[in-house]
Amino acid sequence: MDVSVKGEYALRAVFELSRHGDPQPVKIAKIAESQKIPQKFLEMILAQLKQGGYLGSRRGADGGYFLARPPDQITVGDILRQIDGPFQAPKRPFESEPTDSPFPEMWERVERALSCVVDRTTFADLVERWRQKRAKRVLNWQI
Amino acid sequence: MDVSVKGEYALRAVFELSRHGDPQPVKIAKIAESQKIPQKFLEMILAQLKQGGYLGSRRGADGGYFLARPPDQITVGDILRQIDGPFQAPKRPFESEPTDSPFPEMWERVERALSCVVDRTTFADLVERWRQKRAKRVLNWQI
DNA sequence: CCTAATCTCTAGTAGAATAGTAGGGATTAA
DNA sequence: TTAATCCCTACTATTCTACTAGAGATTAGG
Repeated sequence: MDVSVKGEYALRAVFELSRHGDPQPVKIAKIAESQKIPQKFLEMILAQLKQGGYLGSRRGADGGYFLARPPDQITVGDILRQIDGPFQAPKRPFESEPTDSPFPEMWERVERALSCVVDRTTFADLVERWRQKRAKRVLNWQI
Repeated sequence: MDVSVKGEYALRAVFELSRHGDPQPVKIAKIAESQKIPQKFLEMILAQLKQGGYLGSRRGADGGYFLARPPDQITVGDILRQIDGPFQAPKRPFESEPTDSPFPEMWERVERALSCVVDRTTFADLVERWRQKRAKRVLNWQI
């Protein structure tokens, strides 16, 4: 019941691009630095997100990555599934479960509960919450 | 975002004991067979559940394992945490998160959503659901 | 066209975790 | 006393995680 570091890196990268807003591509190196992600590792992650259709890129000087769709149309669940695969009940050697086992139903409930959070949270939401937190902090700072 | 096979084995073992009901201890070998769990592996799991206070045991001939409390006082969450450790957001090298990161809050939401299912589902619930399913199946079979 | 700055692609890898196995030792009922 | 059980320590093959290395392809600007 945990999320991989790779998954979190992916979330942070997409968050960074969402926050940025511009259609201007952002360089891997910049994302890596501002989110403290090992650059070479990040390269692989971004490639994976691109091939999932969430990001686009441009090569060469002044190249970089950018969102392939607006941030209110990318959810946390999208990204986590693209990187870590589907959330799942144990992928065990139990093909032949007794039909009246109570567990499959429970795993479904778990998945629905999880989905209610991750599939309803878009990066637009995250950016907005971040801005609000930030505004509050600055306010406190000024008093 | 997945559950280990070990975790599911633990759930099944406790389910088996809950279903059994009797205060009579059940042998590892029997649990292993009826739930299709490698016996030696199961031994380790049961020991871990015992030391968490969920099970008791008796050695020697006619020994076995039994619930240390009634099944309506053991939750799925209890067992999973005992076996797999706490559910957690990535245990990453990010001690120094910017205070206004939107992610910690999101991970809390995820955890709460998860908790709503696993910490509210007791083994008494699971047994009851299992009995109902079974009754329905038998009914259909008779028609 | 040249060059420097990018992304892209293939490979490898150290260390940890997972899912077990092996073999005997301690305890108890009959 | 003995046979059946749980208990305890150690070992291991395989997979996964979190990277690293190095060179190739592409593009903007001069």
